[in-house]
Amino acid sequence: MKRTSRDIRTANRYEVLRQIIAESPTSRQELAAATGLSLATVATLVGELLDLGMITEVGFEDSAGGRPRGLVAVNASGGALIGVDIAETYVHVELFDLGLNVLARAEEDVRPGESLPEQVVGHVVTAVGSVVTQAGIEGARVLGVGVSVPGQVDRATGVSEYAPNWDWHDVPLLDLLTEHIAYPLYLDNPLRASAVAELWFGAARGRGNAVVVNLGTGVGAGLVLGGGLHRGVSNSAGEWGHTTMVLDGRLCRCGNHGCVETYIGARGIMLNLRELSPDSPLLHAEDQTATIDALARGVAADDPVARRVVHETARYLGAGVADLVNLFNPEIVVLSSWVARTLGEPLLHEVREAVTRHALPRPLAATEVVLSPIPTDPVCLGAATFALEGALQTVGQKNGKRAAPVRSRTTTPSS
Amino acid sequence: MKRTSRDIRTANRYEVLRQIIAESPTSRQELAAATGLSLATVATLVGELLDLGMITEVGFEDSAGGRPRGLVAVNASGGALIGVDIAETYVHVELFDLGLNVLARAEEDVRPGESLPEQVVGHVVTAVGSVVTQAGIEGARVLGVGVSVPGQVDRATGVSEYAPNWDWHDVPLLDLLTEHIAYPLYLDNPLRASAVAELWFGAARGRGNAVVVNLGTGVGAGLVLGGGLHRGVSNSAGEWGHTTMVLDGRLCRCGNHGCVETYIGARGIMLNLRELSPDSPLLHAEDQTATIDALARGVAADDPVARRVVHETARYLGAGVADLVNLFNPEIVVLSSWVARTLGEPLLHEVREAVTRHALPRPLAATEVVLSPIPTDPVCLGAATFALEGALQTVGQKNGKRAAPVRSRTTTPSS
DNA sequence: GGACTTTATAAAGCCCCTTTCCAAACCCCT
DNA sequence: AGGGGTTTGGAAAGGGGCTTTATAAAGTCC
Repeated sequence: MKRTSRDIRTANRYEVLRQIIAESPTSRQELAAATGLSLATVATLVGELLDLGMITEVGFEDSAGGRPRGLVAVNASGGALIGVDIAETYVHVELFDLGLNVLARAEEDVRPGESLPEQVVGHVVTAVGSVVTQAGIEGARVLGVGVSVPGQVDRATGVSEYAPNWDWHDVPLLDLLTEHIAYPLYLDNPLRASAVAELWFGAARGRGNAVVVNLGTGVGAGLVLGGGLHRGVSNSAGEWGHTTMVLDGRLCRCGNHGCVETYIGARGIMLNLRELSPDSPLLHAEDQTATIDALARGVAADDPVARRVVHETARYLGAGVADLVNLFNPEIVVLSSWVARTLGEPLLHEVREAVTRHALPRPLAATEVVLSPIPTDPVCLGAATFALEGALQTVGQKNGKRAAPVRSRTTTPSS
Repeated sequence: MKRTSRDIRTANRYEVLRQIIAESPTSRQELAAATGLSLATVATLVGELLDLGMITEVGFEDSAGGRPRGLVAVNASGGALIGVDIAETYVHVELFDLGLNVLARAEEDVRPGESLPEQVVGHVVTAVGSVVTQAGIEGARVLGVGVSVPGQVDRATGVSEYAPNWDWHDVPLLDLLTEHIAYPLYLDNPLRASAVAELWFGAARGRGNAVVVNLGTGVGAGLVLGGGLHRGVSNSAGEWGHTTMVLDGRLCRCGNHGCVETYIGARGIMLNLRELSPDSPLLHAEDQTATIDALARGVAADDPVARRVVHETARYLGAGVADLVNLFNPEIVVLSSWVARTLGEPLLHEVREAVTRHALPRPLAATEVVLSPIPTDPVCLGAATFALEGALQTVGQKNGKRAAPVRSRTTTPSS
């Protein structure tokens, strides 16, 4: 709540490391220019990161006639981060080096019946164990594990307050995981995970205001406001999927009608298709992934039905994104998650047109709409980033409370 | 953009003064408890404000057995602030003392034809002159004038980039005003003015996250996020009125269909009434104020048509507010501006029910929906607050730039 | 009147960032 | 080969902020 000068330090530390990860190797001068900090501050922060072993000096670069610039780069082997993406049907785990390259990957299927927390935890534990052995990392080098679970999450206590897909209520997920996983754990939800991924490594890097729109089975928006993630008062900001877009429209699983999600979530898109062409060969019964894949292929092959579905979907999505643009006035809107990746450019193109039609001129002029440039699972990456942030935060902590000052007050020593 | 430790000081200064204005007189201890600052910091900030003449020491209060607490209070006569609310049909100006009590008030009508900037500026100048002479204030004590003008505003340059009602484009309003008004001027729009008013003196005081919904002829949302006003990247955040709520719904003046404003703005409410009862006696042709007043009286008299109109309006508004609750996860939603004030409790009651139906349980649980408790024109008050913020900010400024260090580089002094 | 409390201010300490100064490293020219 | 000139990087000094600790001031209670 209260701001202190330490927060400034933490933010700057993030900023510098972000920059180094983005552009490795790099010089202190470049960092100072990129961050707007003074050379001296950059030097001390770089020193800190060197001491931590997160970066290393990797040589020199010619300067314009003077002393050569020292170069620093991410010390990829300086530690490992694990990102866990828990979803309705799978648990996806990736292990990253400090350059945020994927070193190992594991996936566990979650069967429709397996809705007990213990079962899900079991999958996570197995997959985490798997990536650690795959990568041949010694445990001590794992800096932390970020865990993303759908729904509402209390990150302070590590409780999954509500997970709609399994109807979890107040499951102490982090406690359950701690029993089996010795690394530092960080819990949050996929919305915020992918937003943080964009903020650190994706299209929102360096932007103070951004909206990361997640298009998957569920729909949501990660909000980057004033340079940081906006969480709201109870860490549930960004629930955009249940915004009313068509009053008295389609029934949503949340119980309301006309929610955004029912038009542009994977199930909504399938419905768009079904309404347009009830027995289209593109439809794959209940298989969302297969249907969206088929749609993407259809668009590529110029199938008129597929094109119309994308057009229709973009009409809804564009109107929704325009609303976000008007409301937040962001620098950039990033379309993320698997539906956006699968439908790709054709969807983006149509969305841009729809946004241009709907948004007000001034906010529109300040905004660009892009696809997420992150090639891997953004939720895993984002979850791992939570772990990275956690590791960086502890740097600032007091590195050990001093022993109690044993000062005899009433008695003088022997004498 | 960049945060510095000075920002912390400014924020704390705001916080302390806010608290003093809210609760005058008060003691340093109370301030420390309320703000979470240390006694020492509070003492220095109080000292600063005393030096500025914005507050005064007003006596003592018994403590629990020790030295009595010194009490401080706003020094009402320590300065005056002027708030200017420029709207489509009027210019409203109020002069406040430092306790933010209205000392004088002036109103000028803006005729339908008078759309030239010079004409509007003329009205503002007349009204400002009027309140100053009415209050019998000497010019030197006016700390500043806040000006609110509808539409998009560049507050740094003082340009009204776009005002929809008069079709202004890039009018250098502040420059025009500076020619006739000698006091420091601050420009912004009514959305943000009323948000700041709530933040300082209204229902959002002390809240880190709040949404101020403006219900007038136009509709918008002032966003308080992380303790401060969210402006977006080009100072146009909060344009909520043109959010699509009914895809392909009513035509809006912005050119789109189904905007929130067309259902819950004053004109939209009139339309709701007309659709329900085309020749209702409540309808007053084009007079928005008269119609909304009639509606309010109708509801009070249990007129079934009026009640249904309010119910219908609340259905739209509730859905919209629920969207904001889901998206921002605020602590409080404040309904402000004249339509909200006129329809009052009956509207609020229906809105609360609608919000409860539409919002997700977790964000809903953290939020309350209230009417603005500000008794006067919140836009004038907010505009005056901009002036107050401005006056406080200059405190921190370097109190005089040093003369340029004339250091001869190439020649040594005489010798 | 002394002891204990409570308040207010002054002093010292810590954190953070920037500016300034200086040594080190390198180029180029003489 | 040896000086300038330039650039880098680090150390020191300085300025702003906040907090904790010490001290002075003002009262109450016994």
